[in-house]
Amino acid sequence: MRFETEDDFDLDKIAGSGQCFRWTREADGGYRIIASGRILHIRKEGVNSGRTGSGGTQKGTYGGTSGGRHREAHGGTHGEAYGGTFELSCTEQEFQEFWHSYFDLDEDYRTLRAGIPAEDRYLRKAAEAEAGVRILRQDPWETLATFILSQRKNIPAIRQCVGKLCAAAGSRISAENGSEVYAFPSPEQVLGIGCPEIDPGDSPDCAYHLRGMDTCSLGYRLPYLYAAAQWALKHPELFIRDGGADEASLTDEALQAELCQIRGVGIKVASCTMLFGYHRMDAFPVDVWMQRTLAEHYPKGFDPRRYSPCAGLMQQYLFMAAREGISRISRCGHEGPLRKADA
DNA sequence: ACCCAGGGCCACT
DNA sequence: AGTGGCCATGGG
Repeated sequence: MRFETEDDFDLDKIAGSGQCFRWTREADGGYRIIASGRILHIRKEGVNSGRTGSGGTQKGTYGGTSGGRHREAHGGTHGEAYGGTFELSCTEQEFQEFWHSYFDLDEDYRTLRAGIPAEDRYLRKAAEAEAGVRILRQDPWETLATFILSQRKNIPAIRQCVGKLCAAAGSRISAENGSEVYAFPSPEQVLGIGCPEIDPGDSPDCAYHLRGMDTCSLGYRLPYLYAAAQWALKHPELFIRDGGADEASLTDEALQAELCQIRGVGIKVASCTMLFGYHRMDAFPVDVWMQRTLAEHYPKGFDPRRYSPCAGLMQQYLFMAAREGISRISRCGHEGPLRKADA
């Protein structure tokens, strides 16, 4: 099927946003998305496959300006952050039942951006540069588990780690032209990998290896993942889909406190889980990138409550702006990591 | 070989 | 209640 929107919707931006790790770019310029045991191919109409001929729209164009400035020129060559027509591999029914919600299409992101107060010049600029990203409504368990294993990994490493875990423990969804596709493992499936007699509480030093089994590069996070799986089985009411008897009755603070009970889950992982898995739009994850950019641009402090009820989206704009140049153009001279400045 | 990564735990103050 | 070392692993 296909659908059309005029709202912010940029596949490249979402794919590189650091909230989802199972989007893979395809040769036709679209993406294959694996989520909640489903596969979707989505492609924007009018986008040429692969590289575009003439000016080379994305790769390598860092316009000779020293230092790689933000490209201005919306209106520009392919500045289609603002909507378009998309071609999806699913049926109309499946779109209405699942993907419409997954992409959070009932929310109007242009309006949310327009609501940013003009006094906050930097945030406005970041939001404009990163327009097109959306906060996906992902599965709570998949999100929780993914962000547990994300700690102290960069985004490409997270992608690889998640892929290994799915292949090792997830159910096979289908096979497309020779390559198998696996769903994210359920809590039960996670508990099924490795030797059941390993008790993460006892000997942490030998819990990282599973007698010749592939540990999926989990490292010290493996016991954390076990603990989360056990916790999820004990609290099924917090993982009910689509409302229900549920986490909706919990305040953000209460939900965060619940999640932080899990060994290996602290404020940051809980915040990511809440924002990307429970769609708590005020959750405000702060990682090293956010620390850096907040210190640089908001020396007097940044109060997320000012942006309620969508502080988390503002966080996303700031996070992505801070990482400008990492995923797009790997080489342009982003100034090195600034340390605790001294001279 | 080096430094760093969408951190959190635990033992220290 | 704050801070620092440490954890396992892979990408640039």
